[in-house]
Amino acid sequence: MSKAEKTKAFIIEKTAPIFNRKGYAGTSINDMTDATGLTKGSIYGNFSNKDEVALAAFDYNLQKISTIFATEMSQQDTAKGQLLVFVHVYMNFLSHPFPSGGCPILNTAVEADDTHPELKKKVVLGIINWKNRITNVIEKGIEQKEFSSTTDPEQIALTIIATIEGGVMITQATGKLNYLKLIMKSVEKLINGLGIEN
Amino acid sequence: MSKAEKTKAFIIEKTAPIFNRKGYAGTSINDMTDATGLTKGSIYGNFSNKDEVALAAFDYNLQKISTIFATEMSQQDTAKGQLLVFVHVYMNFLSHPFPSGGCPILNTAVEADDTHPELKKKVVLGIINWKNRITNVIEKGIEQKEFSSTTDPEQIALTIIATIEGGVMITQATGKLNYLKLIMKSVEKLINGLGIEN
DNA sequence: GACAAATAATACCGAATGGTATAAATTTGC
DNA sequence: GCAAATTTATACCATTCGGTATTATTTGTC
Repeated sequence: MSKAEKTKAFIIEKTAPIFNRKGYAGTSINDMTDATGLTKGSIYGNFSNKDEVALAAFDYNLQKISTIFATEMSQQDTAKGQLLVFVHVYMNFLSHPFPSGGCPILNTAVEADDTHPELKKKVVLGIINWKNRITNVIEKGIEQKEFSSTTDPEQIALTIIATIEGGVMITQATGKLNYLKLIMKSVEKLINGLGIEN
Repeated sequence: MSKAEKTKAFIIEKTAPIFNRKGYAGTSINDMTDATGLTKGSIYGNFSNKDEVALAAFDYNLQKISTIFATEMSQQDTAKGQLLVFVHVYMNFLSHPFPSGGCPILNTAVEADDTHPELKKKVVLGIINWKNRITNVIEKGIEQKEFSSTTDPEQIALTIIATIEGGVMITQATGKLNYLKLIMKSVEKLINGLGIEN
C-alpha cells in the first residue's frame, strides 16, 4: 500500500463517522481537516472533491455493518437462526463495532433522497442488496420446510428492514435503548411466526 | 390577523416543504427568499434567525400530518379501526395532503439528533406523543375486550411507528410505492393479530 | 545520497453563507 | 387623510464555503 493509498484510507476512516453523524451538507472541508489533522491540500491531493470523500465514506460505513451481519450469519445454519441474527445484533448493538451516528443507510437515505443523486443511488443499492439477502434466506427456509410456504419472502424482508430502521431512528432520537429492544422483540415474534406450524 | 402575522404564516407555509426536503443544514436563507418571493430583510423582520423559521416549519409540518390522522381516527369507533387508520393512510398516502419530502419526524430526527438540540427536542416530543396516542388506543381496546390482555401496548405502539417510518424511508429512497404497501400489509396483520381470539 | 516523482502544506480565490443597519414603503389607528 | 408604528427592501458586513495554483516536503529508485 503506497503512502497515498494509506492516506486515502486514513481520510475515509476519520471522516466516515462525521459524514454519518452530521450528514453530507452538514460536513465541511474544515470538519475533515480537523478530524484528520491534515490540510486541505492533502485532502484534495487524494480526492478530487468533497463528493468523492462522501461517497467513499458511505461505502466504508456500509461495509462496516455488512461485515458484522455477514460474520454473525455465517455462524448460523438454519434460516431462522440467520434471520434472528438481526434481532440479536440490534438488541445489543452497543457491543458491535457500529458506525458512530447510527445506520448509514437510514441517515443517508433521508438526506440524499431529495438532494444528492449519486449518494441516493448507493443507498438504494444498499437497501436492495439487504432486501435480497434476507429474501434469499427466507426462500431457503421455505424450501427446507423451515418456514410456511404461504410466506411472502419479499414482504417479510422489507418488513424486517423497515422495522429495524424505524427502531434505530426512534432509539437514536429518544435515547431510549429500551425502545429498540421492545421493537426488536416484535421482529423476533414475526420471525418465529414464520414457522411451518402456523 | 395583522399583516405581520399573515406574512409570518406565509413564510412558514412556503419554507416548510423546503426544510422537510433539504433539511435544516441544507436549506439556506436564499432558498427561503426564492420560495417566498420576499427579501432577506422581510424574513428577518418577522423571525430573529434561521433557527426560528426551522422550528416553526417543523411544527407546521408535524401539525399537518397530525391533523390527517386525527381526522381519520375520529371517524372510527373501534380501537382496531383506529389503528388501521395508519395502514390505510400510508397505503395511499398520495391522496392525503402529506408534507412534500415525506415524514417530518423521520427527516428531522435523522438530521437533528447529532446536530440541532432544539429541533431534536421537538422531534422527541412528536414521537412520544404519537406513541402515547397509539398506546391509549390499544389500552382502550384491551379494556373493551377488543384486544388480548397479553398485548403490550407500548411495544405494539413502538413497533407500528417503527415499521411505518422505516417503510416511508425505504419507499422514499427506492421510489417503489409497492414496497410501502407490502410493509403496511404486515402492519395490518400485526394489528389483526391483536384480536382476543388469538 | 542524488534525483525525479509523488505527496502534503501554504496561501489564496470567488461565491455563498447567516446576519444587520438603515432607508423606503406600507399599514394602522385616530 | 395623516402621522406613528410597523413591515419590507436595499446595501452591506464578516465569516465560511468548496476549490485551486503554487510551493515545500517527503518517497521511492538507482
